Amino acid sequence: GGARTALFNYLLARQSGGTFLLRIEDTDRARHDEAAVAGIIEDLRWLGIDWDEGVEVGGPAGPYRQSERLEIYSGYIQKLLDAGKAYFAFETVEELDAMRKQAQAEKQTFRYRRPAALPTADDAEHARAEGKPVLVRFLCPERDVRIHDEAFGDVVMPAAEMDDFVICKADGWPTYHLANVVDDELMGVNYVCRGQEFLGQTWRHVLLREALGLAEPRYCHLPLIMDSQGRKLSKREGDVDVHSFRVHGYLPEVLANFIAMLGWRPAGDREKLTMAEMVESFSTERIGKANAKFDRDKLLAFNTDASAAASEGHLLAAFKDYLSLNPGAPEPIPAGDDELLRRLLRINKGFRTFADIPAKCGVLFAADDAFAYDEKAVKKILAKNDGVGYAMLAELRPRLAECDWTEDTLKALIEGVCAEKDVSMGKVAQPLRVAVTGSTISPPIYDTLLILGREKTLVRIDRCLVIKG
RNA sequence: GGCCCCAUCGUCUAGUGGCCUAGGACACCGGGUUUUCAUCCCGGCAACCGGGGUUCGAGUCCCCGUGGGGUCACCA
Repeated sequence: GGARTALFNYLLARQSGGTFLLRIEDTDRARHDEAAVAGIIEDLRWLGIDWDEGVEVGGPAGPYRQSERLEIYSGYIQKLLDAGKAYFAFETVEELDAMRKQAQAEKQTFRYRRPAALPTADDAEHARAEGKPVLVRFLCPERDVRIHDEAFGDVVMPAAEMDDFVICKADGWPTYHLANVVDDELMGVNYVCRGQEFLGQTWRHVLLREALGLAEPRYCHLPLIMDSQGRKLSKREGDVDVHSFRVHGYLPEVLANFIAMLGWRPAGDREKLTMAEMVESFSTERIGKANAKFDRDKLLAFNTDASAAASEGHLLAAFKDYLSLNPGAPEPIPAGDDELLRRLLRINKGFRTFADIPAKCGVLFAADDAFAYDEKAVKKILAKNDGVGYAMLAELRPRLAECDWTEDTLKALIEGVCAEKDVSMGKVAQPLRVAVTGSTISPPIYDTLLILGREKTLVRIDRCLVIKG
């Protein structure tokens, strides 16, 4: 499942002293994308989720990739076949599609029609020889199935809605349902927590387990997360694109906290929680039933607050992760200079995501002759009123050229000019800001000058004065 | 369409029959602080989907309606 599902499973396991395991369900060999798996694993770790057992960490019930467990599944499928609880089928995808279309045209629910005489292993051989697809279907008992779900309560699936679903595909690989049930048994999974889209399909798992003589796990289905239009988030996962938030400069603990609030909440008004607090207060009883829309604005606000509250050391590590994922965009910030990065973090206090920092400060690291001057800023701050801003620059230029380059001396210089000319701070700082950054938006003026250094500051002022023509 | 599930401010939600003239957070609107932007502070707007029951009393329980979502794959 997605990140939120993983997180809830993690919280559940941690809080109950259980084992959290991560298994890769890659039985669809055609669609499988190994790179995507590596990405998911990395992003899960980034989110602060780790697992006791499973892929990469190993464990007693491995391997933990379903693609490495084919024989196991085949054994179970054979068991079902031998017991007369499953049978072969040979329809092609096209034939099945045609049957579905016809059912639809007749306004009937399509259910696979079980043949009066079930095909035998010999029939399967012949079909194979003729080049027909051979798959295995589960022989579905004709009765209602009751599922007890810890979030939704008791749900009954009427027998009339169920049919003989496929458990083994024509390529020999098991379907999700079969593999999932078998692995949960073999890996000791006794708690299944997943998205609500599976609730209406859980009858398959219940029946399959029963046919195989396996014990029932506890079930807990989660309300879905919808996008801002109210549609299910992303085609398959129905969950949050963790990587994209990471790349856009969000803090992992914030994302984890925020997605946990989608469908769950501790008692009372609290909604800002650390991972440890979530582990402590998590309970399936407080999982909601209504789908939730993903509100990016609120996430942003969470991130802003958390960034303001986080320690510099923590921010530094996260900022480096951000920079490593955004090399050179939009302007290259030297990622190796810890002192500089700390300074950027400090002077950008109040930033919403890390992306705000290069957006505001990137120009400081651009080439002196390449950054753009914002037309409106130049007009308003420099050219207006007979070029009073330009005049201020000309006034400042020689003084800056011989000023000591420290915050105190620069402050004294600029405040001195303010007093001398009897003007407000803005009348001095703004022209300077526009001259050296090209815009009215930058970090505080002294920090801007200090990071640039005297030489670059003067070069930029000169360039600005030249452009004026 | 059949089946399943759901329903409190625009959004995430608190609320488990009286503590609700419905609370918090985000967004929004207004004001303030700040040399710019952002941050920050103060204030405001704003909801129990509709209709029937049950009850002394319903946002809370039941039924119907309406609306939304999910699912009906050789995908997971």
